[in-house]
Amino acid sequence: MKAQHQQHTQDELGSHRKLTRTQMQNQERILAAALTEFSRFGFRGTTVDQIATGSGMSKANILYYFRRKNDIYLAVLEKTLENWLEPLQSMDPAGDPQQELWKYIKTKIHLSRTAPEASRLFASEILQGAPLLKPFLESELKDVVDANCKVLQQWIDEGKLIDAPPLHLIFMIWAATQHYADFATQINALTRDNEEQIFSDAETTLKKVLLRGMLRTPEH
Amino acid sequence: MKAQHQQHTQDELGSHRKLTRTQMQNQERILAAALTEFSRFGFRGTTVDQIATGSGMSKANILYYFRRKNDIYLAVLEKTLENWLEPLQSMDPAGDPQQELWKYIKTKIHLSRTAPEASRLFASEILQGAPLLKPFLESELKDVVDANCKVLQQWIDEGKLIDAPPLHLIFMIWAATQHYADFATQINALTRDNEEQIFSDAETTLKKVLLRGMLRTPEH
DNA sequence: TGATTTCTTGACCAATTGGTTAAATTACGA
DNA sequence: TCGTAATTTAACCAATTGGTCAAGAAATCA
Repeated sequence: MKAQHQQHTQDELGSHRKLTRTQMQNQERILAAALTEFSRFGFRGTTVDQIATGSGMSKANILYYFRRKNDIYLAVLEKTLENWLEPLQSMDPAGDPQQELWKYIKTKIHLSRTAPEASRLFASEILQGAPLLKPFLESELKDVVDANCKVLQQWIDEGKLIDAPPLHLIFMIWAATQHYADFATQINALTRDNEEQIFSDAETTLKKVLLRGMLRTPEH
Repeated sequence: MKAQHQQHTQDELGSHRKLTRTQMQNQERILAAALTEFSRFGFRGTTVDQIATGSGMSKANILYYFRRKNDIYLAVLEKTLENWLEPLQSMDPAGDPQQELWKYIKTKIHLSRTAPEASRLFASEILQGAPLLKPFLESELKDVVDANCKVLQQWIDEGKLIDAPPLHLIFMIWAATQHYADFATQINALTRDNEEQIFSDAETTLKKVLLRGMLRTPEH
């Protein structure tokens, strides 16, 4: 019985023993509920009981699958990161700046719409000073960003983009797109448009302003 | 002694009895420390003890000035709101759009630099679903925003601004400027520029992109 | 089917947390 | 300077919270 528990411990995040169906299902449920809570209340503001209630399981059972609250948070962060980093991959330096930029922006908006909780989870982590995410920010994320900056800088050098610090151009895109996820509550308090309308307007507005503001179009 | 306590209770937020010097000083200290904690960890994630430590007072003394943790949070929100709403006042419809817009943006950037914790406090509240701020968002803030939208719409009608939903233009300005406060941790993980440099770059970038993107300049 | 492993939870525990109280200390006006 | 009101805190309390454990229920497998 002790041995069994030991083994389970190892499984949690590290080793790659095959998981039973129940294990996978329940972990999914837990992580889904945890994402909802953590993205609203942050790590400290979320209780294991909230996650239990949210997932319809007992607290003890939650802690059977993840031994510590910290482990749940870690697992949620890790899982969410995957989906998040992927669309941020480098733009194609050989492609058309207008198209590449628009593709990037559109992807980010789409992410804000389909995965707002993920966006809020990171916002919450970063507000807290990114205690767990900092290493990631400084390594993986930085690499991706550096690559994107290089591409933008090349376009600037080629006279295709306005002359501005590429990093801040990226910040502006991130900010403008994530706003629709992170500040959804505020937006909903300020307009009665439905989600459909909001994101439709967001897309056209961001397209107009950002592309118009960033691209250097000789003929205009 | 009971009467004294009763009186003190009334003072907390409502009545306008004159406060002693110590009262004002200590309330300041408490609110300052509370802002720091709440803006990082949100309401639920912050403990009264943290605020006590942060302000160098005993927990019991904190609760002498504010009877409940909730009261502290409320007081911080209220106090912070004042500084926040003021610079968002209406732009002058008779003024030059370029100048008015730039003034607005510059003010918001300045706010992000000088009062980042205030920005983060609101971000945190809104992430949590704005349980306390919602009434404010739907009334005072909405009024200010509506007024600004009207001005922007007029400029659009006059052909001075691109045709886009004014609300979303405002969102973009808010997002791009507040990003430098709310995501400071992330920004600091991605660049080694000092604050001076970051905000200088932010200003020029936002000026270029946003004005360029939003203004309709016939001669260009 | 029977044995074994996995899953689930009620009961429990210790630490933390929001909040109270009584008593001591300090500030201050007459 | 004295007395009163304001300030401060140690000690305490009840509720909440993260986490454990033993024992029962369900699934799995030989």
